[in-house]
Amino acid sequence: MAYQRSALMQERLAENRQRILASARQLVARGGFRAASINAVAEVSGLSTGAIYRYFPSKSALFIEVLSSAVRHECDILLAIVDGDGSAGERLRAAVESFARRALQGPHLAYAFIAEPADPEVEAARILCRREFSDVFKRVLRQGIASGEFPKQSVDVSAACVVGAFTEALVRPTEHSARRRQDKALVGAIVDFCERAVTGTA
Amino acid sequence: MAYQRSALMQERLAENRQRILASARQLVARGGFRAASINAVAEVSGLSTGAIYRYFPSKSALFIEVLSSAVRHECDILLAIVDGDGSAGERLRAAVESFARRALQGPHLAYAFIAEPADPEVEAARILCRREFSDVFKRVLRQGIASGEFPKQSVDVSAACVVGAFTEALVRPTEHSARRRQDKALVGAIVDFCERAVTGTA
DNA sequence: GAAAAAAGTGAAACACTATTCACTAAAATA
DNA sequence: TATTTTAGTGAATAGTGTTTCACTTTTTTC
Repeated sequence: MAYQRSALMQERLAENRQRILASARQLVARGGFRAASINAVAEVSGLSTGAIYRYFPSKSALFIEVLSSAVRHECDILLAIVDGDGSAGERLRAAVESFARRALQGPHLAYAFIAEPADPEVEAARILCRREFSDVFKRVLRQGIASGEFPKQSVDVSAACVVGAFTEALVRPTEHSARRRQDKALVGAIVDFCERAVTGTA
Repeated sequence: MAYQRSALMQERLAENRQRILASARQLVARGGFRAASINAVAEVSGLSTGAIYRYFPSKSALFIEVLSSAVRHECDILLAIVDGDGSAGERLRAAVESFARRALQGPHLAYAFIAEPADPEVEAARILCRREFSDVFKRVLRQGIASGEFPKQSVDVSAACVVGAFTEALVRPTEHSARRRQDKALVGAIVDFCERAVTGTA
């Protein structure tokens, strides 16, 4: 008598789950955590509030998944750059630039990675996310120091500073918004700053 | 018939006001905004919840005052260093070091300056606070660049990066906490990072 | 097609907290 | 001291947003 889901049904359920995640991500990207209530998620994804709880046990669980999947995606991109070709300095520049550029596309999402969320559970996930980012930068730093390209420095601290430097520099403009012209210059200045900080050369 | 407050009474009222502010600051410093409900503030300051509203029109107003007075105090300290003696590089190092050291004393308070608060009104105040901090650093940067001591760079971006770099590096340890031994090394590494970033010399 | 199981609904229950307000206590005036 | 004005109380109110649940609809099994 074991009930079995048809392939079609299974697919529809998976689709719903994805739609819920996508809706939540979209809401965070547009208006931050604040704008992403369960009701809003339900509305955007075309389901009822109750249905959300069939897919996720709680609001926290939903947003933890939103955050961590977004971060995994970003980290994959960064890792490809960091483990690519070129000198450590070149790869660092490329990684910072890529990260900064992408963050400017969805400033609120970037903000959510840094912002204190209401829920302590999500907070824990957020901390892990930042660690993942800085871990990527630690890789290049270690390589550059080992090869003598970078001066000796605390890899932990420098990686955290790099992440902090551009999140601060990027997130601040969130309020103004809509100044696409200056983006290029902003990204360039951030990249320069981080390069000097790490390489110690003007 | 105009009612006049006695000097004693006036003093007691001012004292209460200060006690409320101090209680709120203490609660934020210990447990972040999250722990600082009006009820908690009332309890700590030994007044009733209703009484708080005789001194401050709203929770937001209270916390805006807490934040801005704390920031003013920190900025005063930084300004004294920045406008003091020594080369631009020395003063920058001293300012970063002082800021980092003091932030380590009350990590949650430092966190509150960065964290997204629930209330948009407080958020606005928070943004101003960060700008005040970075304005202080802009001063040294301009001086150093003018004298040729620092290479050319975007003063706005570099100042934001400096603030971001050490807030990230400082705030992260908040979770662990209670590792006073490594503090000195941490502060040193942050100062080095910022110096390299700004001066471009290892 | 009827019975059983699961998915989906959305209004109501619940939790959390800022804010109010009818009231009491204290202080200033006369 | 009696009266008026202000300070202070804290339970009730109100707004917000998550979670539940009795119920309907859809899907699967026989």
